[in-house]
Amino acid sequence: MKNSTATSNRLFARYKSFIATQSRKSTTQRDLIVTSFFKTGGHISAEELHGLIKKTKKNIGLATVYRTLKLLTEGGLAKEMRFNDGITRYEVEGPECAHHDHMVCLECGKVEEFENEMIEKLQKEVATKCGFSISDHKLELYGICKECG
Amino acid sequence: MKNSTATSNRLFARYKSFIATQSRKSTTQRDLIVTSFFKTGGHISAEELHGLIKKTKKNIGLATVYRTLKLLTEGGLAKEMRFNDGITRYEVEGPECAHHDHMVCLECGKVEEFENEMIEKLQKEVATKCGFSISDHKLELYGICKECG
DNA sequence: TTCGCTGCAAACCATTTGCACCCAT
DNA sequence: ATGGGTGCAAATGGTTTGCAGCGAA
Repeated sequence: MKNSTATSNRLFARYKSFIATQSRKSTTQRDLIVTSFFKTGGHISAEELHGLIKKTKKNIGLATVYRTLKLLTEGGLAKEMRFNDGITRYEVEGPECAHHDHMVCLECGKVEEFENEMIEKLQKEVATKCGFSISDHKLELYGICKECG
Repeated sequence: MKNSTATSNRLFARYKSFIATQSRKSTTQRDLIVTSFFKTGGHISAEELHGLIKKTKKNIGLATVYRTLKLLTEGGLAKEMRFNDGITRYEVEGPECAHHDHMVCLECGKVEEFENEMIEKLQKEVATKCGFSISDHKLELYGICKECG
């Protein structure tokens, strides 16, 4: 997910249209949380996002951050990602975002994205062979990134 | 992980030798938990295992099950697996167990294992291209299994 | 006789929820 | 003026830990 202003704006517009169709409301807090989230580009936990936001505006409840991220998830604009540390992180998601997998650096915690069509194809083959119909998948590589190596 | 008596016995021997090298102790509870775990073949949560064991012997604490599974994990005889439901499951692990990935049925919750060398090879290629050195990976396919389809 | 192990209950910690008030619509 | 949204604090639920007693070495 690129962290460009243009992309953020497009996503923000989608968020606005999503809450409109659901007769839900746009509020100062919600808009701020959503904007901040899109600006970070994702791969962030609720608590981290909450921390970022509190720097500029006090009095935003952690619960509201959770509720907003859940709202975005329902609207297909965010996606929960869980690695093995018990913390839920959220990534920016949208129709213009291609599917991708993750490389997680065990040293600095950075999450890089990648995509590989061949792997996806092989996954489908394996599943088909077992009579299993795939609706989703998750592929994560853990190791040391270029900077930390 | 095949659920054969021979395999269970071999694993149990490894467990015994592991605790010996650590000056830790073999106890009635521990042995029972370990035996039961190996017999199930894994893919089970601490609570599920605790439930199974309480059928035959009362008074086994859930905490002890957690502690024992952690012990096995330290000894390389079990491995924690976390899907997206917030529950930690454990699979049987050992030097004689080949690496494998998982297919999780979203209907019945069953976990099937598979392995595919070509996918592993492609993963290494992708990582190398990014200057990332892999130490571990996780691949999970979610969908509907043959029986549920 | 050590010292690790156990059961229990309390503590943890990320996340969710109940509630009374607030504020878009 | 509705009824959804908010902050706060309390609840939840899987997992961990402190502790006094137990039992393997």
